[in-house]
This record gives sequence, structure tokens and C-alpha cells, in this order.
Amino acid sequence: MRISELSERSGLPVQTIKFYIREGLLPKGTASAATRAEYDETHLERLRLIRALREVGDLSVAAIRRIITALEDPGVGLHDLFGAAAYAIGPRVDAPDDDPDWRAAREQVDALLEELGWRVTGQAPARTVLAQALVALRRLGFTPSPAALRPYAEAAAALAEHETGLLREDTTRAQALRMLAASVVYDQVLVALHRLAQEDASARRFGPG
Amino acid sequence: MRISELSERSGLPVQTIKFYIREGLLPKGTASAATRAEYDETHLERLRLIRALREVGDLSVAAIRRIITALEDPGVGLHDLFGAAAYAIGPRVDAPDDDPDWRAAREQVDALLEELGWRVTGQAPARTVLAQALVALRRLGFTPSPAALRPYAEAAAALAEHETGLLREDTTRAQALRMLAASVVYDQVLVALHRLAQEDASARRFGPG
DNA sequence: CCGGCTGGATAGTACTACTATCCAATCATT
DNA sequence: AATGATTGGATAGTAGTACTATCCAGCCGG
Repeated sequence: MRISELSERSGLPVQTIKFYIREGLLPKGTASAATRAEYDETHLERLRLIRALREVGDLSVAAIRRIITALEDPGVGLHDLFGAAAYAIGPRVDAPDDDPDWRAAREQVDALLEELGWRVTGQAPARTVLAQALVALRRLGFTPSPAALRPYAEAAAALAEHETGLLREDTTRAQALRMLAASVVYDQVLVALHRLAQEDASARRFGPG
Repeated sequence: MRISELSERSGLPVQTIKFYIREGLLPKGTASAATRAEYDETHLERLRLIRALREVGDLSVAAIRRIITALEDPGVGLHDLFGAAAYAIGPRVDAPDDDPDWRAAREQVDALLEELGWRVTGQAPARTVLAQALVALRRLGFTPSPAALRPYAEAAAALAEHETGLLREDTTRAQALRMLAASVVYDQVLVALHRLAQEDASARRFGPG
């Protein structure tokens, strides 16, 4: 198909598709002449992926590019699919190394992960996000003990178990990418359900009737 | 204290503090003269709140302003603390009303919430986020049944129960604001733990050793 | 052979969250 | 009283992100 059809079928303007090609999110069409190129279903599929990551997952174009290139790297095995993706999504947080609050938070994160026995790399960006959250909670006057984080960790573990249950040894790269996008989307599901559950719980506890 | 001291103690540049005042996130200091104003601990506290919501919660300045003004409104009771905040954070998603995929997703969300028996308003923005996520999952080729969403919903409910357990009848507005900031921070904790759990689960399932 | 579509390049836009500069007033210090 | 730094308030500028618009030949289908 030509770019106009790709545009129509994906619902994205032609200019945006060109932009994604320029940015390395979408491969070029196969050129048949100087001013002609062919696109196929894989391009459409990729655009759906990009849209899910951008609009739902709220990832930046740069993060999406990192994810795509990471998961297209044949050196990345299935077993570190999520690790590689998490690293590609990155921290977008820079942690000061000298701040004592930060140091303490990092140690608390390390201790929690050790206690849970989770196999995660020391560089996992989510560690930094977690540490940042702990620092913020402290500054807000809350002191989150490891015990308080337990229920969150257990919920997260159960969901991850459920999700990885869908992975098979023979899962293809394309499938893996789709699953990864799905897991990013599920993050939003989790947050949305969390907010709705809060509304419900707070109404239930204090509400009328 | 003067603005320079507030800057020093909060770690934020004076210009940024002025900006937050202009934007209505932070109240003005009490003016003692044309070029002098006094700030106190409540300003410092508010700055910590803003930082937590901005840097950790990744909320926009506009969303933070909406949250603050909503929770300062005496018409908002404790029982809809989280509802009001969720509404203030907003959808930042505009849903097409004519798309059949969207209509189906909305109905699925409504059905799920009804089945769960959650007391949430029909306008809750998280409904839209959820519907958007379901549409994206469909387009990615996954068909999330209500049953598949169950574990997520249950995890979210348990966490919300735990969080609202901290609320008391005599909780002050200032405390409520802090708790709300904490809950936004906890969203990030949840997502970070989710990513770490995925990395662990995927390594455990396919990894070496 | 001609009008509309195309690839490729370049430039411009809208938005967000700051950041910088300027000014006159005022305070602390000399 | 003079002076130098600080302040509130206003205005303007910046950097980054994600597009969006325009332009220009070249080509294809009619």
C-alpha cells in the first residue's frame, strides 16, 4: 500500500508517519522508484504499537525508539525482554549521589529487593524511580517501612507472574514487542483501577448512606 | 523567612518559586512592605508537595493547580477527597464518541465497575483512561476479558483499602493534601514494582540457572 | 502530457516549564 | 545619610517535545 492508504488505515496524518520514519520508529517502505515506496501490514502493526506506547503509555518518542531498537537487537534474549524494555524506558530521573536521603532510600530499595529475592539488575531504572518515591514520601512526612511496601510488591509480583505466563519459548520478536506494549498499557490500567478503587474506598468509608 | 531562605531550604531557585506563585500553586507571602514579604513553614510544606507531584507523580502544573484548588474548596468533603483529586488530575485523553471500539470499551468498563460494586461517579476520568487502555489492547490483538482484569482490580482495591485506612474523620485539609500527594507517589511505586516484578518473573521463567 | 500523489528536506508551530533580566523600593550596614 | 544587596512584580526569553506545513522535483495513471 502507499503512504496515503497507511495514513487512512492507521488514522494518523501522512506527515506524522513521515515524522516517525525520520525518527527511526517506523522502517521505510520498500522503494520502487525515486518517489514511490510500498508499505505493508507490518507497518500498520508498528503504527498501532507506537500509538499504544505514546497515547496510552505516555512514553516519549525517544523512549519508544530505544525500546524498539533494544528489542530488535538479536543479542537480547527473551529472558531479559522486560529488563531491556524497562531499561529503555529509562528513569528520566537523575539521582543526586551525595544526598543522604537518597543514599538511605537506595539502600532501602536494595534491602527490599533482596528480601523479596527478586532477580533484577543493579542498574534497573525502576530502582531509581522507587528510591525517588521513597525520598518524596519521607519529605512529605511519611515513613514507608518495608512492611508497608509489601502489599504493593506482592500485588505487582502476582500481576507479573500472570503476564509472563503468556510468554512461550517460541514467542517471536514481533509478538514480544506487542506483549511489551501491552504491559505498558497494563501499567495505566493498574493506575486507573487504583484511582477508581480509592474513590470507592473513600466513599465507602466516609460517604453518606 | 524571606524568599531567598525559602529557596535555600526547598532547593528550588527563587525564580521557580516566583513562577509557582504566579501560577497559583503557592500562596503569596504576607507582604510587610512594597518589596518585602514573609514566608513560613506552610510555604515550605507546599513546595515539598508541589515537588512530589511534579517530579515523582509527573503531573503538569495545571493539574497540580486543579488539585490544590479542588482540595481547598470547603465544599469538598473528605469522602470525595480522592474522587475530586482524580477528577483534577483529569484524563488528558479525549475520547471519540462515535468510534464503535470506544463505545464497546466504555461499556466493558461500566460492566466491570458494576460487577465490582465500586462507588465511582460516571464522570470519573479514570474510566476514560481505562477505556482507552482497552481499546489499545484490542488494537494490539489482545482481548482483555473482564476476568483478566480481575486480578488488577483486586490488587488495586486492596491497596486503596490500605491507604484509606489512614484517613480519619478528623483529618485536616493539609493532611489530606499530603495523603493525596502520597497516593500519587504510590502510583509510581506500584508501576516501578510492576516493572521490577516483570523483570524478575521473566528471568525466572526463561533465565539461565 | 498533465494533475495529483510521493519521498525527502527544511522550516515553522503550539505547548510546557521554567529561567533571565529589569526596575524601583527598601533593608541592613556603614 | 550613603551604599550595596535583596526583594516583589512585570516582562521577555529559552529549551525541549511532538508534531505540522510547505516546498520541490519526480513519477504514475489516465
